[in-house]
Amino acid sequence: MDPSFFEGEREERELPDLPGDTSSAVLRFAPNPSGPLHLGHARAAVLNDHYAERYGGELFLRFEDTDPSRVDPKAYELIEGDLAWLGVEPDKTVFQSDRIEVYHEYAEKLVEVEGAYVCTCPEEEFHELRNAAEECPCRPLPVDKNRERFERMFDDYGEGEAAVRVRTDVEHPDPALRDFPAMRISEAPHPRVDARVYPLMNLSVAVDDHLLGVTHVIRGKDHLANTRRQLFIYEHLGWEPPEYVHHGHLHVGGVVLSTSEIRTRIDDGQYGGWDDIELGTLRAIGRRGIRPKAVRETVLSHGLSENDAEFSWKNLYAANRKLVDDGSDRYFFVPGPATLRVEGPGFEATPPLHPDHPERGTREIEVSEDPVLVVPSGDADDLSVGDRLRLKDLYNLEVTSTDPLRANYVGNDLSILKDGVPILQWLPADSPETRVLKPDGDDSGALEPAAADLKVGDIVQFERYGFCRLDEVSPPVFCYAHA
RNA sequence: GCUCCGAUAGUGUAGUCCGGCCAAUCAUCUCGGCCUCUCGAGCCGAGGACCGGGGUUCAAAUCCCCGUCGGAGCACCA
Repeated sequence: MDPSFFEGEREERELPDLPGDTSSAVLRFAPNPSGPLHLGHARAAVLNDHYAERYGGELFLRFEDTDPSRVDPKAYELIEGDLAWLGVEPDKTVFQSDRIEVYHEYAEKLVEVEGAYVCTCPEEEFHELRNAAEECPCRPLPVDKNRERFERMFDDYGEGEAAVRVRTDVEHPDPALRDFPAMRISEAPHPRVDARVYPLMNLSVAVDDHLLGVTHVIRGKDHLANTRRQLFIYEHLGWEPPEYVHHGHLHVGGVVLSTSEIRTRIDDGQYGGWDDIELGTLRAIGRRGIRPKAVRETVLSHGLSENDAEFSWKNLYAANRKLVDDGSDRYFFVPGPATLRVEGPGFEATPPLHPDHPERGTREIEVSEDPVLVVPSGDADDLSVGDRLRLKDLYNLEVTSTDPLRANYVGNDLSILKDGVPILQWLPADSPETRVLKPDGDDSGALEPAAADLKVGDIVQFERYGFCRLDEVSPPVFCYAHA
């Protein structure tokens, strides 16, 4: 039986049902195409995908690219790639930039039903009035006048000179909900469309969610106020709103998540790209050998809870370790190699490729008589003259000198382990070199020759070191995942 | 300043809607033990939490109030 079957079952059982009618659920993931996805996005993406799958419903990918100044044309494909990696397969992809006229149409409708008006107040003046719970001079204007002003937005008014506002309640206790804007003019060029009158998110989102038949909206709780704003639009237009669920934020420590900040640092050369292993982008995480399923499980383990959560790398690593342990062959990697001269007989070590799977065979490491070996300098530093140690899968030694480090062969009896002697990984001194890229500082060292057959993307476990993914073949470079 | 949300072990989470079966779940984590060969896996054991104060009640993690702390919004961004 496939163990993932049970994991899938458990996933389903642990998450609560969505509110409302879920018999034909339609969900959506709606990113702004400004860059690739990171851990923070993964929560909404996976949650929506999970429920769409669970209810046999549909999932839309909707690019919310209605702010021309915040669109990176490359981001569309980056995001689609990230979703594919995550195993999120949208049934349909929608570009809001293709639908500008649709939003114009509904903005006009809002004006017609007096659910919105065109406001020409300077921004600051409007804000002052709003904060004072007073209506602006444009608000009481008749529909005729608004219709005319609406037309003028397309050919007369310039950027910042007019905006469509949704009529809510100027005395609403929450100032954030008082007559919010729904459409504006922007002269910035858009990579996909030729326009200058753009909807603001609350208009385009409400219109699309309704038109596309979205039944459940799962999004971050930073949209709590937007949900309430969108509800006003539903009411003005006489639409039935979807069910909303807001999840808390994921605080991801130790990495930079901000797309704009990453972008400038890439331009500075501080990061090698969107997949720089120091980053919290999905591409960076995948590059390190974290499986998408580990991300999914970890993200799903946070549930739908509205409280913010501290993202735990340890939990991610633990989930990934379970996923990759069985399939990862073992090899020796000696970081910071310290030379160890041995007096002893020649030998051929044959450690198993995987201790739990002897059937996979062994690696072979030839050791000459009186060999020159390397061991991790961190371990070498702990050694004193007279100490005994075990070179894993090779033989036992007794230290005769620490500077330089020398040791004599003292047999091959495994019972030495009963005495608690240290077990070290080791390699012939002439082994190939490799580098392991780690977020907190790279390691260089000796690589077991048998690892030469690995392909890019293979995940291995370097014994006593950790799980790593082969990133480049020659010269070999690995990325560190976790212990 | 105004408004909204949240608060269970180091971390995440279940339970909270419909109070009792919760001296509180599961995972991770930490510590110890086992294991003739990893600081991995596995097995065994241990540790660790209902933010504080009032109230309602026979009974409160669960309901109410106040407070504290944390987060978010008050953009012609999403």
